[in-house]
Amino acid sequence: MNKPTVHDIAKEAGVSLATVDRVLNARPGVRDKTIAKVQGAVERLGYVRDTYAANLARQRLYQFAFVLPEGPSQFTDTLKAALKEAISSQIADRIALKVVTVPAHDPHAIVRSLRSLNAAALDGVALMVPETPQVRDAVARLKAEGVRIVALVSDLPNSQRDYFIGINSIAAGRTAGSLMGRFAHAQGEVLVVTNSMRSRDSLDRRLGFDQVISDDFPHLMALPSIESYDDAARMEQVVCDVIAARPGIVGVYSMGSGNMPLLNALRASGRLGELTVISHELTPATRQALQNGEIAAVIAQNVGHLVRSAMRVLRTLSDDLPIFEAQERIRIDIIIRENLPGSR
Amino acid sequence: MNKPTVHDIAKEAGVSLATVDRVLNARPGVRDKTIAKVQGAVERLGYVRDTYAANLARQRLYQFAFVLPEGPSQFTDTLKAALKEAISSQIADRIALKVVTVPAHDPHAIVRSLRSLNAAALDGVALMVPETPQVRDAVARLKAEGVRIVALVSDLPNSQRDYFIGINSIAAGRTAGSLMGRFAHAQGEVLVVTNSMRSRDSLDRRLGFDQVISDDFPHLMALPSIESYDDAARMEQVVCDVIAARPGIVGVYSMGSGNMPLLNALRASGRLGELTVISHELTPATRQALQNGEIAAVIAQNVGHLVRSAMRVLRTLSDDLPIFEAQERIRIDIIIRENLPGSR
DNA sequence: TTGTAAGCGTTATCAG
DNA sequence: CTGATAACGCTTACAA
Repeated sequence: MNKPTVHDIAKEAGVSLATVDRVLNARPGVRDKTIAKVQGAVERLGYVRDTYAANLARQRLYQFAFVLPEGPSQFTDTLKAALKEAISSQIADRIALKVVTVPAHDPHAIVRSLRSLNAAALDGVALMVPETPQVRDAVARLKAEGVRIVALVSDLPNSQRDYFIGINSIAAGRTAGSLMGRFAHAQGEVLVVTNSMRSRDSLDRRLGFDQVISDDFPHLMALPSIESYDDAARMEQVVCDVIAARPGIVGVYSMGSGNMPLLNALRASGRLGELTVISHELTPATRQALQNGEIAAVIAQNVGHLVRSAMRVLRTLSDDLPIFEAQERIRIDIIIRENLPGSR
Repeated sequence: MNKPTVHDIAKEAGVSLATVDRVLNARPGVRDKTIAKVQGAVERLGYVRDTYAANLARQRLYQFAFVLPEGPSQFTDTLKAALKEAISSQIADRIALKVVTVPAHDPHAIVRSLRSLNAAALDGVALMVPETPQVRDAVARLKAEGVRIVALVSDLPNSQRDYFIGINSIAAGRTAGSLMGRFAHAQGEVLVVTNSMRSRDSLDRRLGFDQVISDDFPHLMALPSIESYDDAARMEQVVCDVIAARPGIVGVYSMGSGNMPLLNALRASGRLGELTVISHELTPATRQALQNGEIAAVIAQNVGHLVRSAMRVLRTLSDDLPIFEAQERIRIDIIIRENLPGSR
């Protein structure tokens, strides 16, 4: 018994192909009675549409845009690399991709970029930008023009985004906290560093981290966050100073990017060997440091999954189909030296 | 500028559609000169074939079989559940799946099952069975009949399998060892339990575990492996006895399945609270124990990825296309309570 | 050795 | 409101 096609439905329902198509695609101009006949046939035969044949006939080309932060960041670099890789794979079939970079800290520039997108010729946008009122408005505008929106890596919970693809920052922070508590057994203080506590993700990671440390690991005390404001030199300087001033530090939690200057400062301090360092995201810098035993663990998200998931979800959203949640859930990866994915 | 089609190639090369097709599919009966003309056109226009349209025209239905161990095992249950889930998703498009279960410890029964497969009507087989000479022969036979073979979860390194989908057992053991060494800071012994050391995977995990413990964590000493031979009652009994007899035990490494009886025994001993327990695979039992804080960490592989990867790879192999390695690499997941994937 | 034409499952155009 | 009929990009008899 073969999979039923539109032809079978047409025969079974006693109507023409065109009518079946109209019903299946909920197009107007069909009598209720006819609709019922067709739907009956669909039920009885267990028809399920062949999306690929449909896309072929429709000459469908999904137009998606990825809006990513510009400027030097190893994490966004790996994300862009993953995007490039995905473009040349099956997953990007019938997808035309436009990648736009924006200055992450300039909400108005972001909005300008978003406006410059031709919404009429766009099916979906994946957005990795901090949430601001301006961005929320821009999202609403795009939505109003029929564009699907997914928030990528960093959620836009109060916007009208259709979906979020990334990890829960509180859970990520809790994971880091738990590992810190178990790895660093001596009593002492934990240095917490980040680019900026203005970002929601940093706040949430800190929140999760603190919850676990104070609930489960009373031998540790997390110090107030140090912010680098994306200034590498500043980061190095401040970390140097704090490490020198506080001999009780036993661990370092790096919540944001900028692991390179952090590691430089720690190496210079001569105390890296006794410190438990935990950071986020697998980048060339953190990978190397894991290899060397300088970082104990990295909390990461698989960038390959991230971009593939974004494309799948945008496509599904564009087709008004239900999303297969289990496949799209991004896991919080724990990476130590021993399970570091080979770059072979 | 639109994506070039076979028509464009035909026009550019000054030949017919059929000839283009013959060249693209390396079918015989085309003059070298003509082949060159077509290939030139392909190069110049940057043609890339639309696999979906091709499969549509070809009425392709991939016939795959999954051969899995029978009998009660929470891990294989989750694997089968993942398989079922995948079947009803896009990934299984144009795939007809047959799932066969075999008694894992009876090589001859496995071979009988493999023989009963109609190789002529089969494109590929995913195999999760222990490697034995009989299995190797059966694989060779299937290969000879043109069936593609992937080893799933457990590699068949000395057979003619086309691909292995799973994690490296030595690395998995090393990961477990490293976590054990960092989590269990008191000096003491580590109990190591498994179903059977006859399995290559157990041997390799043990090897990796021992490497790391002896190299990096001299405060721990791994005891000889205890084998349960898939006998839950026996497992409980032996573990009870050993725990009672050896007060120096600070950690337990469970290399195989059978975590339920193990946990029962540990609970009964009243010492579970002081023990660092590390096990493999995320199942209802280990998930629950993670949640309760009874197990410190689980080394896992994502069963969803496993089955999706198997299908993708079998399909790719059937089409004689190159495999996108990065996408198919299965990661060694470290799961603790804080990054436990929700079952929402 | 090469070309023509039909067909895969779906959508879309244009008459009726 | 409904039905033929021609696409979409590719494969495949069957002819030439």
